[in-house]
Order: sequence, then C-alpha cells, then structure tokens
Amino acid sequence: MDKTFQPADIETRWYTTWENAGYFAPSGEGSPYSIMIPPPNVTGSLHMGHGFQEAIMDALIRYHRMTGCNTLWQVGTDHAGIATQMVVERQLEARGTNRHELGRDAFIDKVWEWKEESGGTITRQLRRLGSSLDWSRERFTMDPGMSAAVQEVFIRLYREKLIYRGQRLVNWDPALHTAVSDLEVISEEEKGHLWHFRYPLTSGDGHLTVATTRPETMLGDTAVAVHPEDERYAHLVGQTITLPLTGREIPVIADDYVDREFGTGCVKITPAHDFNDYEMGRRHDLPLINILDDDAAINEQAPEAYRGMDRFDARKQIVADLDELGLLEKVDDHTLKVPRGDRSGVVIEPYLTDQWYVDARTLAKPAIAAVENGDIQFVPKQWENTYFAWMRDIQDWCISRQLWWGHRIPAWYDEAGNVYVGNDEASVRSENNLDASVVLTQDEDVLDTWFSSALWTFSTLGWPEETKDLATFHPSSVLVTGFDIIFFWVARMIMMTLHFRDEVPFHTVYVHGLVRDAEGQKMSKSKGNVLDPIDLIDGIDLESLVQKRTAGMMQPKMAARIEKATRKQFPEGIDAYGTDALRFTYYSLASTGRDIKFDIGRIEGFRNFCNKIWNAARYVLMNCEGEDCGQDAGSDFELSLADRWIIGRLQETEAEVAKAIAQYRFDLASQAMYEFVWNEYCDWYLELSKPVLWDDEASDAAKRGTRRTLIRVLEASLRMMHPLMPFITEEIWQTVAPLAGKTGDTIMLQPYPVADESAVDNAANADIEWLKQVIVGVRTIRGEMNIPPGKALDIMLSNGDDNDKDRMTIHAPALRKLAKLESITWLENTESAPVSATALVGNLEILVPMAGLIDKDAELARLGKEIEKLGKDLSRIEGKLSNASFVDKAPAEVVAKEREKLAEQQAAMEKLREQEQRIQAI
RNA sequence: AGGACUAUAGCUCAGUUGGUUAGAGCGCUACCUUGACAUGGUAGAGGUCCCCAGUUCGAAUCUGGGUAGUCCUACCA
Repeated sequence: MDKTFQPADIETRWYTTWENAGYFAPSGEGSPYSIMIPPPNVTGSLHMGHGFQEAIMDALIRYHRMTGCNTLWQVGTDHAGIATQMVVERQLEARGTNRHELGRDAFIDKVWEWKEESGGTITRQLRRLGSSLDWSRERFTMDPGMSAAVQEVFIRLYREKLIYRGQRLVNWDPALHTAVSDLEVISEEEKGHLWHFRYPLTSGDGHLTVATTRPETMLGDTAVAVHPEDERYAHLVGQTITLPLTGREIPVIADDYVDREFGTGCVKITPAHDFNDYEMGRRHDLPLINILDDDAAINEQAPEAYRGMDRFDARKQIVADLDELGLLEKVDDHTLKVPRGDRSGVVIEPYLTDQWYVDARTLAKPAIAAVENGDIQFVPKQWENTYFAWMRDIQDWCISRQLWWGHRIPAWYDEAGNVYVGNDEASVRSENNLDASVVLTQDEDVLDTWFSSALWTFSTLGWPEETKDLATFHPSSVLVTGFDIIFFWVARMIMMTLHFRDEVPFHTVYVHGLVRDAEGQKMSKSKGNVLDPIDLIDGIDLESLVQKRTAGMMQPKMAARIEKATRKQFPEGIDAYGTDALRFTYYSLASTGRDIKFDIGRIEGFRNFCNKIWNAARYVLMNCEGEDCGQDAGSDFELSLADRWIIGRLQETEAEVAKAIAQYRFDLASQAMYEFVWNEYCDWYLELSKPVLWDDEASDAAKRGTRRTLIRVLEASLRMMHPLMPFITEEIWQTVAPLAGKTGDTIMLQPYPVADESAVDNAANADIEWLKQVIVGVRTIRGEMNIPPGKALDIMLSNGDDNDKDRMTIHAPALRKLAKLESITWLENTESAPVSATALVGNLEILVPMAGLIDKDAELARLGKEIEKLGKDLSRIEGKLSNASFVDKAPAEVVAKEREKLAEQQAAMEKLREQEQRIQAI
C-alpha cells in the first residue's frame, strides 16, 4: 500500500467494476426502497448543489441496500424546454441562421443532436461522484414512454375539465416569445420613475392627474379609477376624460382597489397590460386594448406615430410628447419591482394570449390533505408551512409554451377554431366524426417541462401501464430536493400523482439547504462563482479554472471581474481531493440549515481523514497479514480491556450513526464516524495495540485477541462508512475482509453493521477511561513543563485505592509506551514522596518527580492556573447548593449530582493546595 | 405589507425533553520526523452563546420585545 491515499487510481476502477457487475440494480429481495432522482437538465452540467444532493441520495441508497432493502435509485434527465432551446438557438445564431429558417422539424433534429452530444456530461459526472444509480433504467422526459404518459395525462385532464384553454393575461417573455409561469418570473426592486400625467376631462372642466411607472401603456388605457370614498374625486366619477395622444374618450370609475394615499389617488387602467387592471376591467366591463406585439413593440392598435416602436423607445417618446402638450406634471424617482424572466432576464409583459391552463385549485385540495394528514412528511417539518402557504392560494398553472422543444400539445383545431383533443389526428377525426374534408391543424405549442417532471415518480416506472416496477417501487420512499423547487416540482408531483395514481409520490420530502460559495453567495454562472464538483475531485489549475468560468461570457467586463475574483479566491487553483473527501465534506455540512457555505478549507480536513483511514489500515494490515487473527472457530484468543472497550465504542457509534441517518442528519452521522475512527480507533486503540503486539512477554492468545479486534473493528468500520465514502472503503475492504473472516465480492452488498448493545462493556470503558486520564495527566505535565517528548520519565502513583493499584499493574505496559515512562512506582506512603509535579485522576495522584526536570516557578504557575479554574467551579457549585430553593425544588438526582461533584472537587482542591505548599517550601 | 429562517471561538458549524466545566473541524501558538500516517503526533490559547426584559431553583436552550442578516409570498399604479 502507498504511504498516502491516492484516490484517483481507485475511483474509476471501482465504479466500473460495480456498474459492470450490476450491483446498482434492485436485488429483488427485501422490502422496497426507492428514490427518484430529481432529473437534471440533460444538456446541462452538475454544480456543487447537485453534487451535494446526489451525495445524500447515494448515502441513503447505499445504506438501505446494505440493510437488505430491495433498492432502486431511478436515474434520468429532463429536456429543459426553454434552457435547451435557447442554447441551440444561440448555436444557430452563431452560424448566422435561426430556427425559423431551419423549420420546426429540422430544428428539433438539431436539438436532439445537441442532446446526444452534451448528454454525456451529466451521466459522467454522476458516475464520478460514485452515485449508485441503476443505469439500466435510465429515463429521459422526451423518451417515447414518458411522452406517452404526458399525452395520456393531458388528454385525461382535458376530458375531466381540469385542463382548459383560455385567453388571459399571461407572463410573456418578449425575448423568448413564450408565455412563462408565475414561478419563472423573478421580481426584484429596481430604480425607476413615477410619471404624473394630466388627463383632460372631456367636459373641458380641467383635468385629473394620474401617476404611472409605465407611460407607454397609456395608449391602452380604457379608464381612470378613483377610490369610491375619495371626496376629492367623487364629482368626477361617471364623467369621462379624453385620453391624450389617442383622443379616446374613457370613463372615470370608482373602485376600492385604488389606494387614496398613493400618487394622486387616480389610477390609469390598462386592462390588457396589467394584472390588477385586468381584474378591474372585468369588474367594470372595460374593453381590453392590446397595444403590443410579440416583441413587445407597439402594434397597430396604437396611433400611427408609435407603431413599431420598442416599448422602451415608445416610453421616451410618449413622455416627450405629453411634456410638449403640457400634460407632464412631474417626474419622481421611484423604486419598483420589475418582473424579469428567470431565463432571458428581460422585463416580462403581462400579455393577452390564448394559453392552456391546469386547474390547480382542484388538484391542490387532495395534495394539501396528503401533507396535513401525514401521508407525506417534510423534513425539516417547517417546510410544510411553505408548502401550505403556496398551495392554499394556488393560481391556475399556465402549461403551454410557445417553443418547439418539448411535448407538443395534443390538440387540433378546425378552420372554425373548434378544439379537439386526442392522441393523434386520426383518432381525433374518428372520435369526432370529422372526415377528410375538415382541415385540422395541430396546436403549435409545447408543454411546460415541469408538466412532464410532475409525472416523474410514476412515469419512470412504466405508467400508464400497471407494471411490476410500479407496484413494487411506487410510492417512492423519499424525495431529496432543495427548497427552491418545492413549488415548481414537489407540489406539482404531489398533485399529479395523487390524481392519477390515487397514492402519494413519496412518503418523505427531505429538503436540504442550498450550496453557496464561501461568501454565502448563491452559485451562478453569471456571477462566475460556480464550482464543478469534478474539479474538487480531480483538482484544476488556476488558468483552466479561470477559462472555465469565463467561457462564453457575453460581456468582457463581467469576464474580467470573474477572472479577478477567481484568481483571488484560488490563487493556487484547486487541489485534487478525491470523491470520498468531497462527499464526506458534503455530509458534514448537511445539517438543518438553509444555506450551506462551501468553504474549500473544509474539504482538506476530510482528505486528511481519508489518509488517516488509509494509514490506519496500513498499520492493521502490517500487523495482521500472514498472522493468526483468531478468526477460526475454536481459536484461542483473549480480549483485553482495550479490545473490549473499542468493540463497545464501535457499537455505540453504530447506534449513533443509525439514529442520525434515520433523521437525515448526515452531519451527525459523519461526525460520529470521524470521531470514532480518528479520536478513538486511531488515537487510542491502535496505540494501545502496540504494547501488546510488540511485547515479547505477551501471550499468543492476547496477541491473537488484539489482531482479531484490530481487523474486525476496522472491517466493520469500513462497512459503516461505506455509504458515505464508497471508494476508499471498498479498496481497503477487499484486503481487510478475508482477514476478518468475511467473504464477498464487494463491500457494497455486505450487511450494514448493526449495533449490539450487549457488546458495550462498561467496566472496560471505565478502565480505559482511567488509563487515558493517567496518560493525559503525564503528557500535560510534560507539555507544560517543556520536558522533551523523548525523555522517559519515572513516575509514582499515590493515594490510590486497590482498584487503582490493579489498573496500574494491568496497564503498566500501555502506560510505559503511551506516556513514555521509564518506571511506575506505587507509593503506599505519601510521606515518602519526592517533590513532584502532580496530576489528579479522581483521588489518585500522579507524581512526576521534579529533580532535574521541572522548575519550581513553572510548576507553581501551572498549579495556580489549576487552582483558579477549580476555584471558580467550586464557588459556582457551592452557590447552587447553598441556595435553598435549588435544593428544595430541583430533582433529587440533580442535587445529588451536584453534591457529588462538590465533594470531588473539594478533595481535588485540597490536593492542589497541599501540592502548592510543598513546592513553595522548596 | 405578511410570513419563515438565522445570529454560539478568528472562520465554517454542532449543541436532544431547560440540569455542562458550552463542543467539533479549520486556522492560531509551542514542542516533536518514536518502527500506520508531517495529508502526522503531543500540549495549549481562544466564547458577554446578538441585545433587553420575563418565566424558572436553574436559560445558549422556553416566552415577549428589539437589532442585524437571509429568504419566500403578495404588492400601490
């Protein structure tokens, strides 16, 4: 074995072996356990957040596989309609063409080509992360089977009147030329202006003043509204104004939606270009005048002067024109929320179009109930509130997208505009008795990607056919996801699955935090702070990282900024840490918080942990290979106190880990493992094994017992850690397992260790605790007195009881080795003790004679420090116990505990003072 | 505007039903290449548990009120 752990060599080797051997597939035995991967965008690539999520799922999957479950981790990707279409359109643009020149079919072919070309990135990354996905069942949302499911769902919902088509205001993205759902619009505060315009009364009796942030929409105004109880304007209600620039006569209406305090208290109403105005328009039966086209330029409904102008140019022009007419009263600076498309970044227009909608309100009812009654549980539970808040006020879901890449809506129109929904044109004709003379054209639009993702848990398993997989693995066990897609995806899956399967899609939703960079910033391409998990696994030099982060940047200024930040944050590039270290880092960060700041510093510590495991294994193998490790039946071996102690600690750790995993607390699980392996097994047990193995006096049975424990505890620890660190554990296990009497081709399919409480030996624990304290006592004196580590000491023990004396005898070899002692002497008579530095273990005093080693002042200073510390503690306890109400009201056991503590510390204090006096007397 | 979450060591974070001497990793200081490991060992320093009030014998923990930050939802043109 190499002296240091080299992850690169072993990772791909093991992954290939596992995959080829078919270990990732369900075993077909045991109770089913399944997780459906949140499908990543097939043409995208995984970032740190994905890596985190995959790591958690893989740990759950590997853990349950080892506990004997029939385990399925369903893999797949989605087609990411808008994102993918955008990428391909950009490619076309670079070649000086566009999708319209290409035509729909040719364009879709291009997208498929791109999918084939780039689709490997994700799956490659997933493999590098060690994800034990069942690749044989890989799905893609645009595959024929899944497309059939989408179609089936659409048609059934349409027939149940839960999907309808209607002309309404939608969020229109003028750059992408498609409607988007509410969730795809991000509203953020931006600086703007509030323009005050005078609208002259038709009667000629002056004017009223309206305030607006969007002057260009005035071309579509069809009313001015005031509050019904606003006395300032009461007399105007019912009159009309003559809309400037258009000359249209429009009414002044009263509606209590108007806020009297804001602006002038008069609101211009543009029902075709504002969601609130639209509602008001319906209440007052106002006409809708659409003044924009698909590009958000002014259309032919507007006065000629403005036609064809972009909305923002039109704004300037209109303001200028009104100013010229003397109708611009004033312009105030104003901060307002501007809605932008999350993909395109352009300002979204409320726009009147025909779209398809899902009646979300109806579907939401059972979906709310399923969480209320506990059929689905969120972890952490507080996310249920987020879910409820949204679901109880859910809006109908606009599912049509004016794109070419996606599931085409199975609806046909005749020339009269009648809609027929069905599987294909032929069935539509036959179902509706339409002969060949009727011209039918299919709806041009496709469905929102989330519409197909909403079917993910059951469509991946073969639905609408009632497959065996569906019966076995649905509902899935747990959904692992980030809170940012609770609405997008989780809620919609619950709605669709309950409706079509009459069962929940999953029993538990584990909501993890979002990975952010070291500054707490969200990782995003545009900020240039994304990290590819593979770069942490393999490492990357600075130049490559800079290039990767700035590639494809539209704005050179942005690229320069990103380059600077990257050079500052990673001056040396990124080291190769290996998958196991990366994964372990993820787990250590997986607590209940919402943000996970990924600090590169943390991963280094866990790489060191891997190295520690590696070297511990090296030590164990050096001592066990070719030796009798006591595995044979009837073997004569003897377990020492240390053996019994570490075996017990392993059981306790196993119990802790099991509990943590059951609660999805991978931070606690990983910490328990780390602590056990490093701070107990390596720091103490391996050290305690040395005096036995290297002692010529020790019996063969004792040595066998030690080797047996070394190897068995290591072997079990590897199994325990395997779900979190698959590669290093497999690599080591292959060599270790046979020595521990285990057989099997892979650690992956070995039983997960289960804690055996009966193997916890409290007597051994107490003994080792004593031993550790004595060793630490000597070391502390050594450290603080600056006694060279190489200097072997002669120490004495005094004031102990028979138990201490026995322990001294039993543990003498360990003490000598670990505390580097020349000799240990038991003092019956304290009087005869030489002047010494001392440490206490209970009542037992450890004496390190000072002659030639320790100077008086240093020891006095040390004692003074101890006395001060103890004194503080003592007075606190005394205070507590002298408080009558504490003694009266606190539980008896708490009081007793305090009393006991007091007695102990008083005794210790007395010893320290005596010692202080003795030293002072020198 | 409503709601949620967060605030603990220089940094990143744990801290169960109130009962502790408040922990871990990283970083820091000193010493050490001893036969698994310098990606290491040993010892150590470092905290007003955001602030105020309350409940309680007892509060990092519970309640109320502040402050700061993050996020979500809804929005006033």
